[in-house]
Amino acid sequence: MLTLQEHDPILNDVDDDDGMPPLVDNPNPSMTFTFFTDMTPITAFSSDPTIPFETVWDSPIPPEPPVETAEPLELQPAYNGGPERTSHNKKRDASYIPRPPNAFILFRSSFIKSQQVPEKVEGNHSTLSKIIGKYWKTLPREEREVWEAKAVVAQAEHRRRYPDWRFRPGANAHAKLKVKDGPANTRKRTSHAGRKGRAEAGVNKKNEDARCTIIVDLLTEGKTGVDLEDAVRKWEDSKGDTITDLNKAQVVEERKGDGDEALAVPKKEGVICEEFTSRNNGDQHSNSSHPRSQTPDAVDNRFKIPLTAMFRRSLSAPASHAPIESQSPSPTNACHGLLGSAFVSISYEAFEPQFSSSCNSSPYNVTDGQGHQQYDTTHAMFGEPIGDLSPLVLPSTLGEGAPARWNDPYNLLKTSTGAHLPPPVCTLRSPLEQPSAFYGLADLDETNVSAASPDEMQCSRPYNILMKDWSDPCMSPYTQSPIFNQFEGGHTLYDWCSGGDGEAMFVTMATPMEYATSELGGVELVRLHGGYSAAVKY
DNA sequence: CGGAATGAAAG
DNA sequence: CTTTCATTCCG
Repeated sequence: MLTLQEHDPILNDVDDDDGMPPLVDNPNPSMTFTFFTDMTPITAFSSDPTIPFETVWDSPIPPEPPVETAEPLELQPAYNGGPERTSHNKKRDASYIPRPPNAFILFRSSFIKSQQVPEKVEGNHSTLSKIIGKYWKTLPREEREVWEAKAVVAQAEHRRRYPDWRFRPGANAHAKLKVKDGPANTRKRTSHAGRKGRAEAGVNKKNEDARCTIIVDLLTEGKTGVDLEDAVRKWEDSKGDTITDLNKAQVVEERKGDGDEALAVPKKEGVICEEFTSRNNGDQHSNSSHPRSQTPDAVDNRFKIPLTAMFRRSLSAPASHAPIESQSPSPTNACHGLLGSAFVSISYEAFEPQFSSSCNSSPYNVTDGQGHQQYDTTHAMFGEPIGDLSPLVLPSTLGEGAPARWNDPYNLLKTSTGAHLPPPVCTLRSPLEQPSAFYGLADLDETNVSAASPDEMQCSRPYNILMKDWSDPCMSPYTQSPIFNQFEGGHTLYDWCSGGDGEAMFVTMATPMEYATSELGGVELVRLHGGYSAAVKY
């Protein structure tokens, strides 16, 4: 007996490589840090809740079930991928906690639910997986990132709801008991039962693949529902008339092969995956600002970096053997060498904050209540270009790989009707202005800066945020935490810190950022720099 | 450290 | 069974 469940909290104490259960562990929300003396207090903007981007950012979390589950959950159970809901739970008791869905799973679920591919066209879920998998690869990066963002939110909800849960592969694999026999079940999952009908199976498979490819092509053309059904039928008819199935399959294969660059099919834009809610969209959206991935199989390197890596506390945090105090006391470059390998050579010298008392009109005025100087952060930010090496600027160096329209990231500015929301509240004029994709988690409520003076500021640590888009392929992913404060009634993005495990904490740089928040199903979305961050409210 | 294995949805 | 992705397992 004793089937170990993945969420068995007992096991949480053991088998921790880095001493920190990723994802699961309830990141200590009240960790305190000491800031460098030269930290630049930057006041950004208070939130503007009027911006309704919740209209486009649907919660990846399924709606609540009718209250009846008497779950020992005082918290609002926003994530409902949990026990006793899916029909897939088969042999699992009600207490089983499923894994949080990843971006693809969310996409797949939504895709299927939307009935884009009618049952009549394809009802087999294995085949559907193939189709959706192919289709997924053709999605424009922006669209995929929407789903990745949803996955981040779903994961956060999952973590909030099941703080002690840990993924334990095989812990509850019932069929595991017979491993003794031998390497029998060592076979790869993908291996098929090779038999006599090899050739025939091969043909069938080719046909099925061809059909999948056709369907995917049609989908990218914008065909869904009945249109898709008709088109598929038409294709099937024509293929039956002209050439043999096998030949057709080969044709398709070739086409797929040489179409390496531009899938041979005119790709429709963004319309399709927008939650799959707008099935009407007759198309006419020939806007190509979000091109699909041109090489579906040559995935953008940035996708290789798991978004959820942001939950790893040690990602950018050097070991605790690097006491800040032992570093250079120079206030202007105190962070040199502490920023992790990716940034060792970056100089922030020019970024020294300038004190000024003549910036009365600056929105960045900050009084510390003790008559200390005010930081003219405007000057600090714009006076001396700090160069493109700033983490927040990196996207601008990405050149061609960068999305065409940074200010409309990932279709999130679109309303459900396709109309665009107004641009960010304010525009910053600096190299830092270059928006990026900010998906991450921040705990706005827990943050509490209590500083008598900038010299000794304490701040609780929000959850890490991964500045995804400046994780250049050549650089390791890097986590940062936004430091929020509350000035004058509104949230203020105070600074960014990176790393930090309670013993070491590094301020990278002060960044004047504006942000607006909006709430959606208990999830607070934070817009930064025109990019987005999903912040979970606790 | 890196590849293998697991499992998330779904019927 | 089948997909991609995140995470853990294991040599």
